[in-house]
Amino acid sequence: MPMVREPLGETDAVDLARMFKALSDPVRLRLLSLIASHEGGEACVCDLIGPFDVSQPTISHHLKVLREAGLVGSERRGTWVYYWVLPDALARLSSLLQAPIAIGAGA
Amino acid sequence: MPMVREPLGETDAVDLARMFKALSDPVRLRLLSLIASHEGGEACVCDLIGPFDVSQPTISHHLKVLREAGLVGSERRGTWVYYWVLPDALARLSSLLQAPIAIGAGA
DNA sequence: GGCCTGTATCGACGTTCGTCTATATGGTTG
DNA sequence: CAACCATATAGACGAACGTCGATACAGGCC
Repeated sequence: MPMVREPLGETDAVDLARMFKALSDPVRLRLLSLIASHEGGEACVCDLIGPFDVSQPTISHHLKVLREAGLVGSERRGTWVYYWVLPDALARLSSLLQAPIAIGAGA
Repeated sequence: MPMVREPLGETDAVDLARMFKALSDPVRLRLLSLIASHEGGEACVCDLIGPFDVSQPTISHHLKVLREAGLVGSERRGTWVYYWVLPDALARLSSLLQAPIAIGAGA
């Protein structure tokens, strides 16, 4: 699975780049980690606004980017909306980046 | 190390986001994987231009982005310039994304 | 129903990005 | 030195991004 084994196809690259782009902003990275580390594995949007210096619509926008990239799921429960991390997506990216250690790097 | 354990600090987030941004383009992802999977663990720029539909300066620009993000190293040897992946940087990103499986997600 | 709270969408604005062509730089070779 | 090849830099241009304030939508509560 690591990209070290064989070159990425163009289609895969486009798909993966979209996910990495979702991680390419400090606010979104912190949002993701706040969600992931939150008790119960999910967080209400109301928990996610306080820690940042940006407006509520901006947080909402970033959450949408994470959701459309397939990195988090969300659900409305009553008044509040909850977000959680989708572990398979993170695992895919993580394994892709596994370094060439002890693989032999193609030789 | 995974972001699941505790929320990312703002400084770390800025630093990591810069690296993920370097991975957020399909051309750069394919460049990185071409370099990583190339025989000997390094590739000459001349090997990296053919596979793409973009111009040589554009490839050069993307290589610069990868280098400035700390993901690859480079060296001129005679006429050619060689690039190689910096495994520690990829490993840092990889471990960050390790999913919340069996960690308990903060509870 | 009417109001209040929580969240999402809209439209705008300045900035950054990816790409190009043209050109400069570094190094080898006749 | 001059010509040539490989790579990098400079400058320009349209598209995409991050942010905001204003506003819409959804659900609970009096």
